[in-house]
Amino acid sequence: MNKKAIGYELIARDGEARSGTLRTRRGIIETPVFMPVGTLGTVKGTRFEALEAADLDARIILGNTYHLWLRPGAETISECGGLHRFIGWERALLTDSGGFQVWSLGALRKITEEGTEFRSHVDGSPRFLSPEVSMQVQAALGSDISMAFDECAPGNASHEVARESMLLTARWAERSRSRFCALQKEGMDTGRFRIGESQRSDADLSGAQALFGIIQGASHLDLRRESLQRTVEIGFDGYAIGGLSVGEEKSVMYSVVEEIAPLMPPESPRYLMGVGTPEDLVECVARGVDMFDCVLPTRNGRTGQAFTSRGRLNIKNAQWTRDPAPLDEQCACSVCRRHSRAYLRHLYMTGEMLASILLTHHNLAFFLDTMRRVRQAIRSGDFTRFRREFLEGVNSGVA
RNA sequence: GCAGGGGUGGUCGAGUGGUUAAUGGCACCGGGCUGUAAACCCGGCGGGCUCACGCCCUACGUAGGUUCAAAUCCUACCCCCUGCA
Repeated sequence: MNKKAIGYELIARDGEARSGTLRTRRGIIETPVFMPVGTLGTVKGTRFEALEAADLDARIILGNTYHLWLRPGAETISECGGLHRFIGWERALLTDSGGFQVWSLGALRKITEEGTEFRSHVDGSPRFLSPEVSMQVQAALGSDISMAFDECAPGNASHEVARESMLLTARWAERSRSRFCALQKEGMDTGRFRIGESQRSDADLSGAQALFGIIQGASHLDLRRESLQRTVEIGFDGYAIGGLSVGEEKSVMYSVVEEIAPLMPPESPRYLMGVGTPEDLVECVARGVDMFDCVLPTRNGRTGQAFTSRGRLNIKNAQWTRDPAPLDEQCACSVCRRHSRAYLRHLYMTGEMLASILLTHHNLAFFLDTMRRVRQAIRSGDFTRFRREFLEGVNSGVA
């Protein structure tokens, strides 16, 4: 019997929205799920205890191949027992392949068929990242879900440019899969459970790392469909939509998701990479997506913006100077239970690091709780109403 | 008392006759952030009028003066700092 790396069981559907259970070698993840981003082996501004606490209860977080490869290096992490052991996190980890950095570090890299030449943003030294290198690094990190190495084209890429990029991504996907399988056979995956070790997920899983393929094609629906077909033909444990929220119109993002998500294999998890705002999450769940990640809750928290059930709140604004209310009256997180807007503003204005920590915590709580409520609504067949009321709320405006 | 140095917009501090409502930092006000080159970046920041180009006031300790023109030069006064008595 051929055991799989992950299991996905659908529990309920409501329109295109679906809710299920994603089982990994490091725990069970209820979907739809939001995955906090932990690029450098830390969800910035957050302790792991907080991520595990009941008001967050994050089941899976991200790490980044490119960044961890530069510092501290794959070998270092491997020698430290893999990324889980290195950072002290026993729940699930997903690593991005570095494909996004091909886009975001645009000025510092050159793309060839073979791979991508980067100039390190840390010290300027030349680095070469390819599907093979990315797979090797991700095996050394030992993440539970790894991502194929893709090329993320700009959101406004022309059909011609987007097609070339999509085809390159498809060839890289093939190479990613091939190298991934070899590395698994060679036992390079530091996150693998050995015989005799307790595995927290069910016994029908293989204990191996999972690999997701990524669909590209910018805003062109025909390319997106072709990319989906090519990616599914190669065969992955799950499928991701990449290359969105990279400068295109929001309506474009929604129409791509609306077109593609329902065509993705229903028996596999569907991951929309890098998205998004709370509204985006709900809207894309409604279009059939199961998994999300985004830096917004952490980055915007650090830079003074809170997400609430009544929209965004800029803690820097003078109007909160004496406001005794919590960030969000409807939020049950430990920050909202304890601290006022006035205090949080004071912390931010005085440059105290606790401001970033507390705002980050609240934002993560809001994102994760929103997904909890999304799951509940889908499972109780009440998603349509939830969606309407949620969007009304976030558009109503704070204060 | 004598000798030096100095008083500039919320604040610190440039500027030492004309393109100066006055560089810059900070503070303050506002905006942005979507697989993290981000505890970051961008804008505003004397007052009034105008949709806008722009116009008008008020300002460089105080009061006079020189000059076409003064934060910048001269005189007097007030205050602060340092040294000597």
